Amino acid sequence: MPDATSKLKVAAEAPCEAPHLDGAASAARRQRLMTSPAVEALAETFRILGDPTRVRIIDVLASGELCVCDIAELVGMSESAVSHQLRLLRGMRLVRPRRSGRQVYYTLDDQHIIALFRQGLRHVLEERAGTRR
Amino acid sequence: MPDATSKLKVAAEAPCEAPHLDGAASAARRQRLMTSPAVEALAETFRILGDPTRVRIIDVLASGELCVCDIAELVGMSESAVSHQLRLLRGMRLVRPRRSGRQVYYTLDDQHIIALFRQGLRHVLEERAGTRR
DNA sequence: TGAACATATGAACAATCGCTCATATATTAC
DNA sequence: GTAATATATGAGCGATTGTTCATATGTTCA
Repeated sequence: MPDATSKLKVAAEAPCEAPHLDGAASAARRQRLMTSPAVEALAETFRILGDPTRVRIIDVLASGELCVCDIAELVGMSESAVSHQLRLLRGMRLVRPRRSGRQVYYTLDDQHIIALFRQGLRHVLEERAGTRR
Repeated sequence: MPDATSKLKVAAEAPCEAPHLDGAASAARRQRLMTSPAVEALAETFRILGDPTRVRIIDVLASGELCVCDIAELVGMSESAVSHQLRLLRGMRLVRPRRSGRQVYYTLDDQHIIALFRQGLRHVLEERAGTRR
């Protein structure tokens, strides 16, 4: 059962007086809702992916491991900026570091992310191509 | 060809002096990079999805059309806050409005989004379950 | 040891965010 | 027309963001 909104009365959710869901349909609907922790975690994941620099970092890592300075070069940002972003990505377990001498090599730590990118691009491309309606 | 970083010299990307990609591998890698517009568009999409309120809105719409006041009730936010967020989601063509009398009913405007959510949740769940390493 | 290099991190700052509140628009009923 | 309802939007404000710059940490080589 979701817990963020369940403090509200469960039966009728109707501040507007319209052809509404009846109590049963409404309750059924509430039960399908994601739990608060799931909502937070999902939003957090998308939030981390929602920045061009981080998208670029993940993109360059998609074809394999790279050290920080190469990432910085390829994405066209300072090494400091990249390092800060890598920390966030590490925190979300999206990338994983491997030290070798002075450099630290980063890899994608979850192949789901590549699938996520592809799925996201599918939406983006539909946007630009279609413009139906 | 990507255009944001291509102003930099294309051959060697090595401020650090390490066992590096050679020129050929580096060039090949550069060519696989997403274009800047694609990067921006993808990041923008994820950014819009990266907020708990918007995740909740999409979640409640996943089981079908709802008017604004019902959405507000189900996600536990003010109608004004929800309306502001719906505007963003509309702008990204993630939801679509349909007016019927005084109410405006919203639907998901792209089934890709549901797939994106599922894919995102797959990452999130792996996090919580595994904690390997 | 000390200098040079690669990366990480803290502080600071402008820019952006998501909310609230007040107000505007649109529709319905009278 | 006016009043009431449903939604949309602009202004404003505290909170968060992503960068830069300075500094700290960790590694290699002499």
